[in-house]
Amino acid sequence: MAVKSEHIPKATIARLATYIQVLSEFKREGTDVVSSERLAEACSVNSSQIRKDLAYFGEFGVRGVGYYVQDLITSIKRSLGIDRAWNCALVGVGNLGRALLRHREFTRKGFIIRGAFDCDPYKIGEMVEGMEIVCSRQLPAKVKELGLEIGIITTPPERAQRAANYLVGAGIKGIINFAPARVAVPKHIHLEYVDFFHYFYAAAFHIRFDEQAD
Amino acid sequence: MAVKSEHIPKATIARLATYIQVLSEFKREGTDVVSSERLAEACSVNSSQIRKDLAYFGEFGVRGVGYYVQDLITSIKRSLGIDRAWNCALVGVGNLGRALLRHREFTRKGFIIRGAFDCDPYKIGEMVEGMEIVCSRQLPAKVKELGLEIGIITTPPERAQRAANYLVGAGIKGIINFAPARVAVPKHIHLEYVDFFHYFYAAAFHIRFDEQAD
DNA sequence: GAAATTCCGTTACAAAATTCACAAACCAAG
DNA sequence: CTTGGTTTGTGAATTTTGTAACGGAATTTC
Ligand SMILES: NC(=O)c1ccc[n+]([C@@H]2O[C@H](COP(=O)([O-])OP(=O)(O)OC[C@H]3O[C@@H](n4cnc5c(N)ncnc54)[C@H](O)[C@@H]3O)[C@@H](O)[C@H]2O)c1
Ligand SMILES: NC(=O)c1ccc[n+]([C@@H]2O[C@H](COP(=O)([O-])OP(=O)(O)OC[C@H]3O[C@@H](n4cnc5c(N)ncnc54)[C@H](O)[C@@H]3O)[C@@H](O)[C@H]2O)c1
Repeated sequence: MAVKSEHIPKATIARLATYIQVLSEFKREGTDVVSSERLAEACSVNSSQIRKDLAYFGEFGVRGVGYYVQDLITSIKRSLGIDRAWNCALVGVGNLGRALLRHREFTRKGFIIRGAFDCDPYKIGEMVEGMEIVCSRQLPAKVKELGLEIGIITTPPERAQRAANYLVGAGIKGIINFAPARVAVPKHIHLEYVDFFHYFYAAAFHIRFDEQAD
Repeated sequence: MAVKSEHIPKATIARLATYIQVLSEFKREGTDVVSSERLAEACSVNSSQIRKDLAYFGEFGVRGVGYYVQDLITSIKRSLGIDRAWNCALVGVGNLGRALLRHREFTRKGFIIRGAFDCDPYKIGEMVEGMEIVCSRQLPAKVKELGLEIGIITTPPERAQRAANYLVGAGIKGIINFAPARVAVPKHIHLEYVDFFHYFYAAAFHIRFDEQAD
C-alpha cells in the first residue's frame, strides 16, 4: 500500500499497533463492522485521531457504515509492512532470549526467529525450541543463507555494541535492542530500543505524582 | 523534589529514563561533568530538549560548567520518584514471568518483586529465584502484608483482565501489563502497556519505507 | 424514492512539543 | 578585580501533533 504523505508521526505507528490488537479482539468476538467512534473508545483515543491516522495510508472505511473489521486489519498490516514474514536473528540466548525463542506469537505475527546466536562455548550446539544455538561468528553466513533482516539483541548491555557490530557487518537491515545500552549503527540501519524500565519509571512517577495531587 | 509545572509531557518522562541510562554510562567511564550538548549527542536528542526537560523539575546545572554527572542522576531519580524502592507483585509465572524474576536488575533499580502469583496448581509452591509461587487468591493478603504497590501482568492475554481485577481488588496502585490485551481499571490506577510487537512493527515499517525511498 | 441518519475523509483550527536565541551566571586566567 | 570564554535556564518562534467541524457518500426508514 502506497503511503500518501511524506512523514508519518511515530505516534501514529504506535497507535496502529494498538488498533490491530483491538480489532483482532473485535474479530474474535464476531464483530464484522466497527465505527471509528467505537474503535476509539476501545483504544482510549479520539475518533478523529483514528480517521486521521488511517488517512495517511488510504481510504479504508465506508461512509455511513464504518470499517469492515477484517478488511481494516488487512489494510493496516499492509500499511505497516507486516503483510509478509520477516526473518529475525536473535543474539544472546540467556533468560530473556529464551523467553522470546519460546514465544509462539512471534511466528504467528510474522516475525520468525530463524537463527539463535551466542558466544558462550557451553551454549553453542544446544537446542532451544527446535533451534540450534550457533556461534556469533557465523552471523554473516547465516544472514545470507537464511535471508535474515531484523536482529534482536538480548546480550548483556556491555556486549550490545559488539552484537550490533556483528549484525550490521552481516548485512542486517534493522535492530531491536533489549539491552539497556545505547549502540551506534550506520544511519541506514533502523534501530529500536526496548527498555522495560521506561515503563516502571513512568509508573513510579505517576503513582507518586497522583498521590501528591490529593 | 517538587514539580514546578502542572503537566509534564509523557515524552519527557521517557527521555529522562534515557538520560539516566547514558549518565550511568558516563559515570562508569569516570566522567564527572557533562554539558547538555554532550549528553544530547549521546542520547540523540537536541540539547535544548534536555535543558527544558530538566527545567520541569528544577535547576540542576551550573552555568559555564555543565551538570555534575552523579548529582544529575540523583536529581533525575528523585524527580521520577525512583529514589526509593517499589515493591512489586508479578502475576503469571510463565516464560516471560520467569525471565523477569531472574533478572537481577529489577532489584538493583529499586523495583523489588516480592510476590510471584499464578493460578496453575502445578506451579503453586514451586520456588523460583528464592521465591515461592503463591496462589493468585492470596493477592489481597500479600499486598497488605508486603506493601506491594505495582503489579506486573505476565499472564496470557485472555487472563489479563482477571489478573488486573485481582490486583485492583487487592489495593495495588499501578499496573504494568505485558500481555497484548487492553484491560479496564478504575482511573486512579496507573496502567502501562508493554507490547513488544510495537517495536517490531515500527522496525518493519521503517525498513520497508526506507527501501521504497531509494 | 425521498428524507433522515450515520459516519468517513478532509480541512481548518487549537494545543502541545520542540527548537532557537540570548541574557544571566559561572569559572579561569591574568 | 576584570575580562573572555562557556554553558545554563527560559521566553519566543517554529514545528508538529491532536481535535473539532463539516461536506458528502452510503444506508436505512417510511
Ligand atoms: N531477563 C529479563 O527479564 C530482562 C528484562 C529487561 C532487560 N533485559 C536485558 O536483556 C539482556 C539479556 O538479559 P538476560 O537476563 O537474558 O541475560 P543473560 O545473562 O541471561 O543472557 C545473556 C546472553 O548473552 C550471551 N552473550 C554475551 N555476549 C554475547 C555476544 N557478544 N554475542 C552473542 N551472545 C552474547 C551470553 O552468553 C548469555 O547467554 C540484558 O541486557 C538485560 O539487561 C533482560
Ligand atoms: N514469552 C515472551 O517472550 C513474551 C513476549 C511478549 C509478550 N509476552 C506476553 O506475556 C504473557 C506471558 O507470556 P508467557 O510466554 O510467559 O506465557 P506462559 O503461558 O508461559 O505463562 C503464562 C502464565 O500465566 C499463568 N496464569 C494464567 N492465568 C492466570 C491468572 N488468572 N492468574 C495468575 N496466573 C495466571 C499461567 O499458569 C502461566 O504460568 C503473554 O500474554 C504473552 O503474550 C510474552
